[in-house]
Amino acid sequence: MGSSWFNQTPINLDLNIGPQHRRNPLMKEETGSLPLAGKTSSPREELEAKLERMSEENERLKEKLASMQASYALLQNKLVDVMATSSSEVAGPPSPTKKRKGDDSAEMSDDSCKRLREEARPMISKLCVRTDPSDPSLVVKDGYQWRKYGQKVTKDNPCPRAYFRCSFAPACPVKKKVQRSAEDRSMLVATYEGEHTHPGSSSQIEPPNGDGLNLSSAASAHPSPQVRPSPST
DNA sequence: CGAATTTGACCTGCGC
DNA sequence: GCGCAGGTCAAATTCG
Ligand SMILES: [Zn+2]
Repeated sequence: MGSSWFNQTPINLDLNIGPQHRRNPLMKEETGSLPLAGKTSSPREELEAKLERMSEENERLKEKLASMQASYALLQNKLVDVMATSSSEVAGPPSPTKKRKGDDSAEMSDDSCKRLREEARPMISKLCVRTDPSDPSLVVKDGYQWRKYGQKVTKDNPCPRAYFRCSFAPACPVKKKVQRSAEDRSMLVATYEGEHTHPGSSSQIEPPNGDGLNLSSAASAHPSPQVRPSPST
């Protein structure tokens, strides 16, 4: 079994939060275009710079989270699949559904994904991400590069559905459908299908950090060229 | 200049 | 057999 998606590098985000006294020289300064008061080191600029860093970090954090969600969903699906394969005859207990509401997003994964597997085989994974920003239906950066190849409007949802394909590798059977929630405009339902054949997701690699701390990117290229023979009969 | 996005046309499976 | 709904393609256009 391919276990490449498991050896993902640990969470090594260099967050800007907290007391960051040192500023990375790679931060671009836009002070040159701010001819306001003659003050050179006005607190406002500092705040703006900090806010910019925050925004950047937020961006990275967001895509990181999306990537982790994707990985988690994939893992969950695999687990369910292997479980179903192992014990085909599931006892089907009443399954005490403990409903805990009022939580963050991505809470329904452990619940809906299983149901999804039982109900719909072809779909590999489905995850919902909360996206409030002005994203009509753009390329969600979840760690892979997607190229939109279609957009249709379904009669179920007034919002159009976008079709994406992975363009990271020349041949990647992975497809993705993105559609907003029917009622909640801030919910994006992404349906992933297929599995990536190229190693790594560019979202985990961090930009060149000044300090040469850990440069051993451990290029454990798991080729895993063998296509999975789709054990499911 | 190349690649990605947009957008209408075209194809296909399914229900009636 | 026809119509509908969803999915894909491909040319034109835009972005970098
Ligand atoms: Zn891919």
